[in-house]
Amino acid sequence: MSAKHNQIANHLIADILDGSYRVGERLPSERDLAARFQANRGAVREAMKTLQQIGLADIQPGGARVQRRDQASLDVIGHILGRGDLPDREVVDQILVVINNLLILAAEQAIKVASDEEMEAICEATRPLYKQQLDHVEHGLARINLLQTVMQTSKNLPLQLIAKSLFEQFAPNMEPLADYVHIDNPTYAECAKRLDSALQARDLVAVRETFEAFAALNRESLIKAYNAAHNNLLTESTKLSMETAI
Amino acid sequence: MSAKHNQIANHLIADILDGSYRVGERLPSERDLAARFQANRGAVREAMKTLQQIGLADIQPGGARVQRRDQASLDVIGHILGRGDLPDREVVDQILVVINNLLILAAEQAIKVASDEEMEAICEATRPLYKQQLDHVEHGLARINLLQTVMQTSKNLPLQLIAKSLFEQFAPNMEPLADYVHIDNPTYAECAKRLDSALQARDLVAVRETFEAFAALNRESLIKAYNAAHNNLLTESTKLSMETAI
DNA sequence: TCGCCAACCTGGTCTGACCAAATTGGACAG
DNA sequence: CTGTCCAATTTGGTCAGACCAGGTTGGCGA
Repeated sequence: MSAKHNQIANHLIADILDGSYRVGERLPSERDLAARFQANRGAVREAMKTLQQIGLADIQPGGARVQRRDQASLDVIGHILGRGDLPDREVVDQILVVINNLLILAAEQAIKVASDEEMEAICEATRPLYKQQLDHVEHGLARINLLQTVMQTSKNLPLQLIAKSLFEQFAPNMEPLADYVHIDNPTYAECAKRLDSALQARDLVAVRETFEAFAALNRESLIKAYNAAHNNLLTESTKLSMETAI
Repeated sequence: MSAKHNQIANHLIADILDGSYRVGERLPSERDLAARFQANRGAVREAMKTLQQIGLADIQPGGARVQRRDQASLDVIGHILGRGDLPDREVVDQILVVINNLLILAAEQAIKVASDEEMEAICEATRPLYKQQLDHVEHGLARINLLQTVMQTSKNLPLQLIAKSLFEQFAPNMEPLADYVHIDNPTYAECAKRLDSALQARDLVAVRETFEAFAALNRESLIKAYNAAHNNLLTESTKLSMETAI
């Protein structure tokens, strides 16, 4: 039961992302939209402002036009992921690549600037991953905590902001896959231990390698989750169509 | 003579960034702000919406509160850089680190997925940097073109969006330094040639190394520009205070 | 057919009002 | 004097209707 201007904005964003309005095309006027959504023009204006700041609309006196999605702001990612039953597999993969890269960069920066205490704090954040009996929720929380700790310690503001923004759009949209994720605890644990010692040694190369291994694990379990989810959804839709047929 | 809600938003953003409102503190009500800025509440509301989407304000029924700047959106960077005579040196350095890292990542992705034609297009973008008689404006444009080409070819949407957002906030705020920048053309040319051949060979390691060298050059010329600008501003302010004294 | 101008439309702003939820202050009970 | 609870006030969210300046558009005349 969110604010009305948010509903309007989400509706318009979905329309644009689904291609109901072509790039460069003029969007309906604020007055038309107000009538269509049975809302006041002020609410529509706020929704349009959202579209503008997401970068999906270029709004000028004379009319608002649809912008190319690759000219948009980083904040579109969340809306792109939110479409459909499952988040777009390709985009998810691209995000993982970027996040992993940013994480490695942050770790490198952290190694350069962190005090021994801060370094120890990062290592401490790897410890929970040693445990073998974490369910995927606890494991996810531990990974997030590690990510945030490293980012914090990097002292690089733009890096922190990017990672935060990316992650906050990424995480909630992965919910539909959560039930299908299986965590390979032993492999993660081994990886975490290697990371721990690499960090303590402040060994740039080893840290990079370990994070790459980490990313590979994540990608692997995600692929499996996608396949499982895909099969499941297929089965359900088959059931559904069979029931409908009957 | 931009729109009034933009003036209000910029004023409030500057106030928050300057510390006029402490983190967690409640901002004045929309009605108060409307009175203070001699504007309508609607305009103030749009300004507040901007603050919210930049992530500097958490705005809820009951009141709006100031948020920590490291909890904000990536879009704060531009406003942070825009304060003072010169952009914050530390933040600029952090941005350079991030951009360079993203550029390398994009190049790696491009090498993996690009067709020979696309690869050739990137190499073509390095050619203008061979020339020895570019002024710093032309040289800057050539570098930007190279950056954009690599990003385009990476086919990684989040990566493109991040780089674009970061760069669009970065570039205009570097204007005050433009006059003090000196381009070491020969060194850049040599670097560009190495990059060209590394790209053609699709040599990941060499590409990374060359981009690192590129980044080192950029950082170097920026440090010099900062020093020159700093000296100049000092001289001017001395002149000013002397005149005032007289 | 081309160029120009007027009517129309659009976004930006303003006034003033109402609602629901949150905040706040005071009254009351312990 | 302290703590709790309730009501008045304040706040953000929405609505209605209006005006302006600057783009858009279509039709008119050359």
